[in-house]
Amino acid sequence: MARKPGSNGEETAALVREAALELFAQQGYAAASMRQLAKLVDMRPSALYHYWPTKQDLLVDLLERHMTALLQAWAERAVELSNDPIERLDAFSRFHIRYHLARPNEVFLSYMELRNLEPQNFARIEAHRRHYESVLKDILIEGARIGAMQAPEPHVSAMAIIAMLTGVNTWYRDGGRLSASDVEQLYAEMAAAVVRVGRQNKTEAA
Amino acid sequence: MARKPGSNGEETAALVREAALELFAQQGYAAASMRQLAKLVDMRPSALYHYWPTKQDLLVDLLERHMTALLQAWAERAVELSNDPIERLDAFSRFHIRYHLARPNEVFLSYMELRNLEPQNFARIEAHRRHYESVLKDILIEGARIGAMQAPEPHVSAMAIIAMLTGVNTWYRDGGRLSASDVEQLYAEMAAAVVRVGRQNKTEAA
DNA sequence: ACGATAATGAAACGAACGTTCAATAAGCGC
DNA sequence: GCGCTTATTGAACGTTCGTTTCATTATCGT
Repeated sequence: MARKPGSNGEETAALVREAALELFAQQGYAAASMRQLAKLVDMRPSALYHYWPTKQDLLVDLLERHMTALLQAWAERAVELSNDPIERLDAFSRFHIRYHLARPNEVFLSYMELRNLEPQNFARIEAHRRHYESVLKDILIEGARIGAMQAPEPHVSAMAIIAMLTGVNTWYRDGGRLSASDVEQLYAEMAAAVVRVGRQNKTEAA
Repeated sequence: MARKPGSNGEETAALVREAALELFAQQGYAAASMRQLAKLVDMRPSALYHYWPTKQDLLVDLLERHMTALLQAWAERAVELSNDPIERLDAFSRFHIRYHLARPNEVFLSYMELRNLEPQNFARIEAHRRHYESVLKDILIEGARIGAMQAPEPHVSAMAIIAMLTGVNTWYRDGGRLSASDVEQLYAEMAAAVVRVGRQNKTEAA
């Protein structure tokens, strides 16, 4: 009952995070136990509490890291772009598909386990998500403003496009007929089509 | 310790199903307990086992009923429609939005709790879902065949549209600025736009 | 009226859960 | 190589879980 040779706090924490992502995504946060997680990383359950005070703190850590990294990654991509909303939407779609396809476990957790969070933790993660949604929404608003896009309800369009893009994770599997970049291309076209000008608007026509 | 006055098997089972939908949707299947559920319907936990052999059988019952009812409802709607794929897609979108907005708990469960099912149960529910997806997919294939729609990958388009439509449940709340029929109209337009002919196809152009 | 059976309650089972804590070994600056 | 910090263990706590057993009562067909 003692410290392991060669042990290092940050490395161990990273290993546990990786295993927890996998375990929580596969079984669900509530159904997964700290004992299972400990076994996956060859530790005793009590050792986990050296890193996170509670099971929920571990979940929050995972979600917070994912959302922060997502926003950070987009911020880095966005600086390379012009102000053209069409270009920005295309870049956003491709970025979203690429980023989410590469991190299925994080995405699954972020969309499924929010209800398991205590109110204050929920609020923190939800704020990140709203921030990300507003990135797309602002692109659509600007596109509609200059007449390059048709989005009578930008918020609804943004939610619809994000749901459409995120849905790729429910069916795409590596090694299938379509490559990840095929899929990226297809979704970028569909997202653009959703707000393409020229389609009828029955609401206005009525 | 006896039978309650006025008790009737089918009525009680229906009450329990309703409460279970609510409870499972709010807390998640794994996090919800049979004791909580029993308390909600003013029964003792053991009485629940008169209706379902296990907790999982109850979940399967809920999911099976939802999927069966969904397919049945579409079948009844579909007989009223012509063979025009454009009309059928519009009807499908509106049907999907209306049906899903009216049953948020069922939808949430169906999309979130599949992983908690044992393999054989998972297979049964998943078969229903694939059937429903193929309804939309067949519409898109026919639309592409007669040149009324642009869907180079009908399966991908179908998955994208379904994800887009289903996403409405993540943000829509009764009593907001937009009515359910406003939302139905918006989503029907966006779904149509996804496969509208005339948009560029960079894959072919390259 | 009565026997069969559907429906329920009371109590308990073993197992698993999240978490705590004192003890102890390894790493590290000096 | 001493001493402080960090990482880990083993054992246990109280709670809750899904489920079972069995006695008991209400209802229904006859």
